[in-house]
Amino acid sequence: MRLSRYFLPVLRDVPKEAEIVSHRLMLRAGMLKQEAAGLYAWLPLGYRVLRKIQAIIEQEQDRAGAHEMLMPTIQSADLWRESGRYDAYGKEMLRITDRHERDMLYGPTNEEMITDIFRAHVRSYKDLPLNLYHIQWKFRDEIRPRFGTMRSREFLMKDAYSFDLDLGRAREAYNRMFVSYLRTFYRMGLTAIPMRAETGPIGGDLSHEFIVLADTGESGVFCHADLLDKPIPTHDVDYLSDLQPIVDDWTSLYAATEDMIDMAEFESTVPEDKRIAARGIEVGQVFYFGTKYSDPLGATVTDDEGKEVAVHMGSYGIGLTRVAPAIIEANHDDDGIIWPVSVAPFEVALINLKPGDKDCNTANEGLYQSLTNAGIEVLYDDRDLGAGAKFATADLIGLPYQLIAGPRGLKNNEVEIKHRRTGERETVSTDAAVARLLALIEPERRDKI
RNA sequence: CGGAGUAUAGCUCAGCCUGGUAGAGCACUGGUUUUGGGAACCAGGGGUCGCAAGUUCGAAUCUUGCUACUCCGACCA
Repeated sequence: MRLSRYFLPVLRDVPKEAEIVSHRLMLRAGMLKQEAAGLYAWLPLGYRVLRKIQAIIEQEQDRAGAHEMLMPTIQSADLWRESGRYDAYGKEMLRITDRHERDMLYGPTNEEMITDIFRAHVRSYKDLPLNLYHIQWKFRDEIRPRFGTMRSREFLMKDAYSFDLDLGRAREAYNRMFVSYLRTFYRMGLTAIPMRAETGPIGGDLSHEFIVLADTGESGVFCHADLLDKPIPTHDVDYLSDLQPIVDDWTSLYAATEDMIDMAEFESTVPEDKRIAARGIEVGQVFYFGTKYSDPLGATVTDDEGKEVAVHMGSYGIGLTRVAPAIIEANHDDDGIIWPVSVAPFEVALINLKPGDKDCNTANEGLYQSLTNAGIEVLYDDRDLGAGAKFATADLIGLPYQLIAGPRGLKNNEVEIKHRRTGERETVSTDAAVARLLALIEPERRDKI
């Protein structure tokens, strides 16, 4: 992509409405534009990040045996009356009336609808287990939206729903999602720790929140330090096998949010030098809620004895529009964002230091083509601006590597690679630059781990 | 919903106290010179001062009402 033709409205000043660093950086880097309280437009650079996050989630969900679909944003109130939640949900639910005066709502979640789909088509235990998910915009009319897309009213969420014959099998479904979440967040460059959590208004008795430690996090969290560098299950993990040992391994070390913390247990099971008390951002949640919806909505299957039983369900959410700022909270410095390669909007910023110079242009155009041909996503800064402005933009938008090509180096057939995270610079020959970048980037894509 | 604040150019802000016909920096347009960390100079364009009512000869400025946005709290992927 040529920056001269791209839409990247970076801001030099800090927008006054933004308080926390991720919100400020998302606005300054031209990723977002606020349209109203808790409502944001995702500009091209931001949307690319959202798509990267989405792709990783889809790959890992599919791998774990879930099937992607898409449900509407608008739902009929009738379904919610059946489950009893139409009255219970309160003002957070945006209620809408259509032209025929029918009560509708903008979905804050989809348990009712997915259960309705299930009951319409599934009759036998032989069709289980089943896990269906979608990635769709939701709306919750928060009393006070804040922190940009970290807590917006409209938000993009992946929600998966599992259906099983009994608690034991539901637990297996839960475990599959648990393991897939470990991999999903790791691939995004996040260290997300599963913590015991309250099940909230949705109910249930088995639940973990996946928490990213960050000073700006909304919840207080307590955990064992060893959880921070625990190895993640690899891509060859067999989702058909018994995953309980992996889940047990992860849940054997103490980790709980402030709502669930048992101080006595925390202090007795975690050595003092391993105790972490910090703040965290919840990026995902898995929970089992049994027959809470299948009972009232009549989602039953016939078991192997010919008996009708309500299915045991679980649901598994990831807030995509929250993950993006969470990644920034965990990856930035004074100059701007530092994207992990796997979610970076582009992998390389190619910086042409002197667009007016014919030789310099020729060299840069060649590098641009070579990078593109090598399958590297490159944003080519071909704008007619001073070097300082280009460096500042590149640092701000946080592409993992900068390839800097100017007359001074090109005279000796040399270009410079800057590592955004470390600030490290290496000089390489023009011919070797693409291969060197590919060698750096390839493993960091985390798509084969 | 309770508490606190803000609203003036695309952005960040000054002007308001003490009323007199609107400013700066950045950004933008044209030109010249520049070019390895947000370049310099010259010349320009751009504002119903959030909205409405009131006081006044006169309101960005004072009064009242409304709206939007932000922060703290309760609530939440």
